[in-house]
Amino acid sequence: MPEGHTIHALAARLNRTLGGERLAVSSPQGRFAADAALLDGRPLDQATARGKHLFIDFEDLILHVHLGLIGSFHVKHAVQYDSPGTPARLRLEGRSHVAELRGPMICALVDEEDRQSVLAKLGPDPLHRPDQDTGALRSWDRIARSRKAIADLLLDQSVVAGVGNVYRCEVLFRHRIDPFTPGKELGRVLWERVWNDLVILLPLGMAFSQILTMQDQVDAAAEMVADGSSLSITEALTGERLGDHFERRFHTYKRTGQPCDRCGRIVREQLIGGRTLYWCPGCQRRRRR
DNA sequence: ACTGAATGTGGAG
DNA sequence: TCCACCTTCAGTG
Repeated sequence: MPEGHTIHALAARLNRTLGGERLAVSSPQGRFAADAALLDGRPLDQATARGKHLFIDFEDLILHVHLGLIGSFHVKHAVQYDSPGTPARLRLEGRSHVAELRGPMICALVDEEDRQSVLAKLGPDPLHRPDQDTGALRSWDRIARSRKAIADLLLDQSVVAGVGNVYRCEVLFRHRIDPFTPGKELGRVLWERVWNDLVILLPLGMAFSQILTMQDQVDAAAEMVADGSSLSITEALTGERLGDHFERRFHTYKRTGQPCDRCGRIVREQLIGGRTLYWCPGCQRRRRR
C-alpha cells in the first residue's frame, strides 16, 4: 500500500517507537539473517524517508528498505507479539514495540555513498521540507524537456519522488489535465499548481494514513490539522491516525465504467507508464495554454 | 516494450 | 478461489 505518504509516516513511527534504543534484530524468515546479526544490539539512531525509500541509521550501518508493491512494515506494541502468518524478513524488537518487515522489494545494508547515489536519482519530494519550495522548478526542468505524457512523468521517481498511481490519477483529475499531454506542452504555471497541490495532499495523506483527494475530505482534514484540537500534533506529524477516518472515495481511481462525479461522463482506464491510468474523458481534455 | 519477482490482502466472481 | 495491485528492477526481445 505504499506511496510516499506511507513511507514518511512509517519513518516517523519508527523514530517514535524505537528511536534511540538498542534493538534485538533478527530475520525469522532467514533471507536477511547475516545482515540482521550485524545490526543486532545496535541503537536505531534515525529513520528517514525520501520518496518511497526508507533509510534506517544504526550508527555507521544504514538499512535501506523499499516496500515495492506488496511489502509491509508493521509496528506494534511488544505485548501483542502475535506474528501473523509468514515469518518476517526483518524483525526489530525494542522495549515497548516490535517492527516486522515482510515482502520488501529492497532490504539491504548500504553505506553513505550508496545512500547518496539513491537520493541523487530522486526528484523533489513533496513531503521533504527543503524540496517543497524548490521542487516545482526542479521538476519543471525535467517535464518541460520531455515529450512523454504527463501521466507517465508523474510516476517517474526521478521527476517527482513519492507520487504513485492513486495520486497521479487523482491530481490530474483535480487540475482537469488530459493525462496524455506531453510534458513540454503542459505549461509551467499549470505544473506549479499541480506541484503546490501535491505539497498539500501528501502531508494530509501522511497525517491520516489515507490518500485524500476529494475536496470535501481535503478541507475537513486540513481543518483538523490546523485546528489541533481534533488531531494532535503528534498524530498529524507521524500519521498515527490510522485509516477509516474518511470514507474511501476517489474521483477516477478504480472507477472505470462509473460516471464522473463532476460531469457524468464514464471514467476510462488505460495502461500508461506500466500502470493502469484512470481518467475522465469529459473533464480531462487537452487545453491550449 | 514486456516479463517475472518479492508475497499480503481486499474486492470481484 | 482468484487476482490485481498505492512498486521497481533485472532480464529478455
